[in-house]
Amino acid sequence: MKNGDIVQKLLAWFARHARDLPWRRTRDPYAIWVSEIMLQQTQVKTVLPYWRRWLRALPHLAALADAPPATLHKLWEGLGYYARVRNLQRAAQIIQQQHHGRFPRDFDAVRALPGIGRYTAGAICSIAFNQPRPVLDGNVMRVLARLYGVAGNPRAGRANARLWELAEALVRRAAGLRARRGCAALNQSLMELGALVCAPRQPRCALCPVSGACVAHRTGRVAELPERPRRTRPTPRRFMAFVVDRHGRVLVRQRPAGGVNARLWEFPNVEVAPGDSDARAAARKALGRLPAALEPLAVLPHTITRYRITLAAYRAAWRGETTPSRAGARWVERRALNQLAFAGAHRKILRQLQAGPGKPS
DNA sequence: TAGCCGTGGAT
DNA sequence: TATCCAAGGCT
Repeated sequence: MKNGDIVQKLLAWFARHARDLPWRRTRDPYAIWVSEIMLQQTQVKTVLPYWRRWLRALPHLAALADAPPATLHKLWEGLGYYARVRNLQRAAQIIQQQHHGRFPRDFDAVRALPGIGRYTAGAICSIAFNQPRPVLDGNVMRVLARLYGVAGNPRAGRANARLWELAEALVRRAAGLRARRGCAALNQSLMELGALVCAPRQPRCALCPVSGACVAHRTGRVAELPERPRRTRPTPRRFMAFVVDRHGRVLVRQRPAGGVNARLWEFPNVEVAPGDSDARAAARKALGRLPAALEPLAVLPHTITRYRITLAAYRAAWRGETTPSRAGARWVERRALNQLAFAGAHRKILRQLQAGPGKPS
């Protein structure tokens, strides 16, 4: 089967089976851009409510460029990879200054914006502007590695370069057809096929429109392709968090810029050694002599690196020597905690706190 | 190049 | 429970 036939099959399949997603109902590059950033390493189902809320709060590019960072963090809270939201605003400001507030259509200009790599630039240019630019995300890597029998690490080296070539050949073919918005549809069809049919495990080859052309299917290598290099194992780490309540106000701290959960808020916490079965005792020991009111509430299970409040900042805050500009620690009214952006286990602690007099975990 | 950067869902 | 993975980018 030739590439032209593959493209036709994919387009026909996509026309029938594409999910009705809200960002597919618009051609506004701003809205599509926001969806692409949110969707990086994030599932569609997770993104949906965030995207809707974002577009209501910040309906156009100028609103994003001028928004207070705290508002953006709150809108992004829980989505993860928080550098994305900061890059989003930086890019919006660059567009305001260098592109007169109009989202650029030139691929290289789009690619140059912070937070936009080769994939995202291709996605925006093809989906919003129907340009023949290839996309290669996790879905497309899987589809093309199987369809064309591409061995090797699809995320690096020669295999990756080959997959980009294949993706480009297909989208160029789509551009040559009469199909309306063929580039936009072709790229999305590859991603949609990977999401709905050509799944990582137990792919539904019986439903695949291009199984007749699929090298992996023909040679019985669907399960082996794409190759997956071993991922680096995360090192489990535990942290003990404290909810310190003084007359209805709670001690929280803003994390520094750079590193994990940069600039988001957290409850004071200390790391507990893996061998310590009694996390509270270990945390007490780590903190030294504690005020009577300081009662540990929850253990933060974490598998990420670098996640630690400085004890100096914590102790200074407790003694009332808080200098928010440096330590970032504050006493905040319980109700006002809602207005701050927390991440990870701290979000769960906050929910627990607001659910009432919950039990310590 | 490979490790960092979050979170939730699926198996 | 352990592992993988999701519309990746950056360094």
